Amino acid sequence: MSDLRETRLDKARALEALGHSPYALSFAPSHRTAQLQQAHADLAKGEERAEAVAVAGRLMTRRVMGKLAFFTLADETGPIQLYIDKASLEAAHPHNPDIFSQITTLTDAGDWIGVHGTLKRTDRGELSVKVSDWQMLSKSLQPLPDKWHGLADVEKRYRQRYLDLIVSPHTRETFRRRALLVSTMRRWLDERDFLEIETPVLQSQAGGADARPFATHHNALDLPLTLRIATELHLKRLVVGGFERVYELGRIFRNEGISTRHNPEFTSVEIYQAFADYHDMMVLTETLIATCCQAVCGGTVIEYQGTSIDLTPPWTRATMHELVQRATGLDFNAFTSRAEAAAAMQAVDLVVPEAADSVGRLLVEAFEQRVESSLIQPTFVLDYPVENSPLARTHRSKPGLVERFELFIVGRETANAFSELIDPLDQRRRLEAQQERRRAGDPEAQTVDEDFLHALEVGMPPTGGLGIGIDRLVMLLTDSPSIRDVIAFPLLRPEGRAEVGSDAMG
RNA sequence: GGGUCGCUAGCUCAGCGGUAGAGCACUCGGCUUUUAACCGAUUGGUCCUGAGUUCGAAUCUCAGGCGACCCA
Repeated sequence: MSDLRETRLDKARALEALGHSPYALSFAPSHRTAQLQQAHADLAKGEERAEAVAVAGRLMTRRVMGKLAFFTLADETGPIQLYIDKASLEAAHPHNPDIFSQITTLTDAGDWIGVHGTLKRTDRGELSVKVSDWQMLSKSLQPLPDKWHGLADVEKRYRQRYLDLIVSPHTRETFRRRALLVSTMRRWLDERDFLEIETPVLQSQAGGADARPFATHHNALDLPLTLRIATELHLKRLVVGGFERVYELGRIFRNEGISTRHNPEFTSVEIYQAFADYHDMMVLTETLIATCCQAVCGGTVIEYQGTSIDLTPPWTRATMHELVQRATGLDFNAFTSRAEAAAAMQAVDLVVPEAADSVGRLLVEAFEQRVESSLIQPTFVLDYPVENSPLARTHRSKPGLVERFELFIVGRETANAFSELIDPLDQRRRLEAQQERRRAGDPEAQTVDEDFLHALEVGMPPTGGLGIGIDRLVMLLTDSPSIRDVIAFPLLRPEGRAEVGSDAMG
């Protein structure tokens, strides 16, 4: 039984009885509140200004004292106070002597209302709209969260994001910054002749990354399909088709665990530039991210969870071998067998997983265990083992490695790029090796995409490719500790409630 | 997958084996310069769910649900 809701419904009915719908069709504001605050900053305390204005927004607080009331009305740009004086409101409505008690008793915090009035700065210095008329725009039937604790329940903040947005300016700011980052990135790419082309989300063969896909089904074709785990293989087909600079900024789906850094659906941008290599992509990466940071944060030195991060280019470049050697003393170039590498790792207390079946995979293990989390300032980690990078070109001078970098910031992988593998025969061998691992039981190993290989045989120019995790970048630029803070509606388990599913139906 | 913590009124929380509590919100009364308005009165509960221990469970135990954080 919800008394609060019933009380508010009674007020909605009372409005209807007075001939006013609790759900208006429209309203025409003359200003946004921030405009008024700015335009009348010069109005002195206690002064009035006879300019007629109309504002609309959500009622946030109400303070009624006898024959005078102060409400706070907030629109998207911020709050403004309403000054509601019984005598002058009644004077404006000679045929409705109840208008003051109507506005004070039929409204609640949370209602959307529109008001007409003039401007007044109160004796206490608060710019206010002195109300001459009001209209209910939308009656709220549910109470707002606690007016000064806000939404402390983290779960509710994610499940009912609309409440979080109403009461948390910081949350609103996070999503504004996210939108600004994305639009800045698109503009930057568009200005440099990169073409955004949408590639399929539904695919019969998910490829382009080591990840498990979501499975779905197309009824009319009776066709099993998966959601994409990357945009890579289709964007490369577009490069084969002659688009020399392409990108796609969009949603990726990976059927994996949930953590403060992982959401099953997330946003990436993949960028491909013909005739470029991974060195070019490093410059592109640091320039692009620094540009976005400047736009979103107003500078390239920012604070993340109490640590100063300097995103001013150029950023540190170091090979994975160098970094691992610096952190562990182990020179992986010197190892000639897995057994030798494994023994050396155990000697310095590194874990040696069964699945890491080569010197290269052990190198990556050592990197993840001892280096990754220490890369706080932006760092390009270069030259990965060929086994882990089936779509990257073999290194021009270092056997067993590929021309690949990953970008780490605050210990998190934030971007990944290659000199792309364009040799169709080498690509076939690499994908077949992946397929072999898959048969051996690795569910994340890639498959052989024959049409992609055919496209490479038609001929792909030398190309640099780059992927950036947008969510992690937004986390960085909004000082957010969890990916859920930067995704408006993160995936959560459905809330437990009375089952009305197939069981109950028998 | 493992560990730790949490779940009590609409919101924020206290209570930790002996009658279910506070502040705010809501309702009513008062109040023409408030902005966490104030003063007074009232109302409001599946203490996450289930089982167990006990004379007695919000409290202890076990299982489950949901979440947060840490680890893999």
